[in-house]
Amino acid sequence: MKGLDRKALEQVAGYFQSLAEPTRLQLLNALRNGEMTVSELADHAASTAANVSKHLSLLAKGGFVDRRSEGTSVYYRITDPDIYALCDLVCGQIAKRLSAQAGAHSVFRKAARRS
Amino acid sequence: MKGLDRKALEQVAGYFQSLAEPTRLQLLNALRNGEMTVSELADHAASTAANVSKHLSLLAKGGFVDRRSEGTSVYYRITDPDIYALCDLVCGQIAKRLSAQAGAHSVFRKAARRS
DNA sequence: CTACTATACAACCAATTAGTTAAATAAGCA
DNA sequence: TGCTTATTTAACTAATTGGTTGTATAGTAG
Repeated sequence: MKGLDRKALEQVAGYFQSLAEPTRLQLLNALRNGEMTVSELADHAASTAANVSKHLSLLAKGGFVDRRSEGTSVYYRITDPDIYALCDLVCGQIAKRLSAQAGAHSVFRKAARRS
Repeated sequence: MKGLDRKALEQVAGYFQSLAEPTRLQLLNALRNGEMTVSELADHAASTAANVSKHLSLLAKGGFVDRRSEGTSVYYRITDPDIYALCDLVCGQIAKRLSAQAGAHSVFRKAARRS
């Protein structure tokens, strides 16, 4: 990341921005096991279809997910499973901090270990 | 990241949010080689001291940087160099995408490789 | 055809935020 | 004691954004 100019930094920042929203993380998380429809994802995230659709559009534009239409439904799936490595790395970082503060909060460590 | 509840997801999202800003990435990047004062960082990022100070406060509150006062100056330094692994992982992801699209944009690949 | 369902999209609102400006605080020096 | 420099903070503005609501599009069933 050393020799990155402003334009490149904005690209990296934009990447992080896409992941900087709990509902979107929840959607990506739900897609770990395979593709799901918008409705299913809305149920899973306890949100509305419109809201989920908007988040999915954003994730699609960012290249995180792909779409597939079937009948009236649209199935979304993860483009590249490697993003999970990123999320798990962050979980590990947070776990490290929380461990340093207290001994508790094992959720993150487990999530990070699960890789 | 599988078993994370809403609260945990918000924590992860907040972590990403701290990194979702080009100026902050630039500051973290500038601190790779060691501690720097606010003025030095402001020069380096081509920004004002007030703005940089605000970003640094945010990064400090997020646990990304530590402060040290000396005279009238305040030196900031990276708390845990492991964040760079994260940034470089993202660079790698972006490079992968750009490579898939075209053969160019070697900046990210180099940054990712530098690790 | 109508009716229903799934998805997307536009318009809107409330909340957040990056950057600026000015004022406040604090340390060093004449 | 002032005077200067370094940093922080408050107030403000402009822009962005997550969520809602209503509407549009499209596929399916009757």
